[in-house]
Amino acid sequence: MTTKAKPARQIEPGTYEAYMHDCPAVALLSTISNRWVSLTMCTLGSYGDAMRYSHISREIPGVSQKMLTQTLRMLERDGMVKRTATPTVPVRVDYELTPLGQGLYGLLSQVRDWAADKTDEVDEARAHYDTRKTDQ
Amino acid sequence: MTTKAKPARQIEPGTYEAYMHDCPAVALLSTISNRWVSLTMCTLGSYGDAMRYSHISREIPGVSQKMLTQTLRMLERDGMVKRTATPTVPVRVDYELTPLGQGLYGLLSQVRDWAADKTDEVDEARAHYDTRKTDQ
DNA sequence: CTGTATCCCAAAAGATACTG
DNA sequence: CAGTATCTTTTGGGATACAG
Repeated sequence: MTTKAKPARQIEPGTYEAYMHDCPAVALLSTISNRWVSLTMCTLGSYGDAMRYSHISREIPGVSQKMLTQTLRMLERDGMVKRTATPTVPVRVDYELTPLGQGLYGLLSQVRDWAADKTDEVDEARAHYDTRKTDQ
Repeated sequence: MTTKAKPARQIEPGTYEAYMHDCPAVALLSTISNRWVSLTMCTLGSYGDAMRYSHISREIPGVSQKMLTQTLRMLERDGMVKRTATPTVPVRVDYELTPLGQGLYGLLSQVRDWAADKTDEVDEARAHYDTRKTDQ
C-alpha cells in the first residue's frame, strides 16, 4: 500500500517533536504570540496594579479601541486578566493580571527586555542584509 | 509606529512607561510576537541543529510554504537565523539559529513550556467564561 | 468612560501553478 | 528541493456612530 520507508512516525515524549505536535499547546502558543496580546500583557504586568481601560489605551502605542477591547476580552476569557466594573456614572472598569497572567508576564517581560537590549544588534543585521541584497 | 503627535509627557527612565514608549523596542517586540515567528524559532531551537527547509515545513503544523519562506527570510534578515545553500542538484538549503537567535529561543522556549503546562488551566477558564456568558 | 455595532479597506494568509 | 509568482480568500484592524 505504501511505498514510504517510514509509514508511521514514532514521536518520543520529551523530544522536540513532542512539542510541535502537541496541538493544544501549539494553539495556545499561537494565541499568546500576538502583537496586541504581548503589548497588553506587558503593560498590565509592568504597571503591577489594576489599570483603567483608558489608562491602558494611552500606554499602548497605536492600539485602536476595537483591538484593545477585543484583546482584553480574550485575555479575560483565557483567565489571564480580571475585569472589574464599578457601576458609577460614568462607569469605571479596571483590569489586572490574574496569578495565571502574572506567570506569563514573568516570561514575556524577559522577551520584552531582550528586545529592548538587542534592538541595535537587529538593526545592524538588517542593514547588513539589505546592503548585501542591494549590492549584488 | 505612532502617527499622532504626542504631547510632551515626562517619562522617567526605568519606569514601566519607559518600556512602552521606547518605540524601536516595541516594534521589535511586535515583530517577535508573531505566530509563525515563534513556531519557527521553537522548531529550530528545540531541534538544536541545522534543519533543511522541508524538515522545518513538516514540523510546523499548518504552515504554508509561502509563510514559512517569508518568515525564514525575515528571521535571516534580523540576524536570528543563518541560511546555508548548497549548490547541489537539487539544491539543499539549511537553516540554523545564530547566537542571537539562540538567545531569543532560550526565552521563547520558556513561553512554549508555559503554554504546554497551562493549557488545561486556560481551557477551564474559557469553559467557565463561556458558561457564565451563556447562562446570564 | 467604556464599551458595542457597522462598514470598509488593506494586509495577511491560503491555494495553485510554475521554475532553477 | 526550495523556492517564486500570481490569484483568491480571509482576517486584521481603522473609522465612525451610538448606547449604557
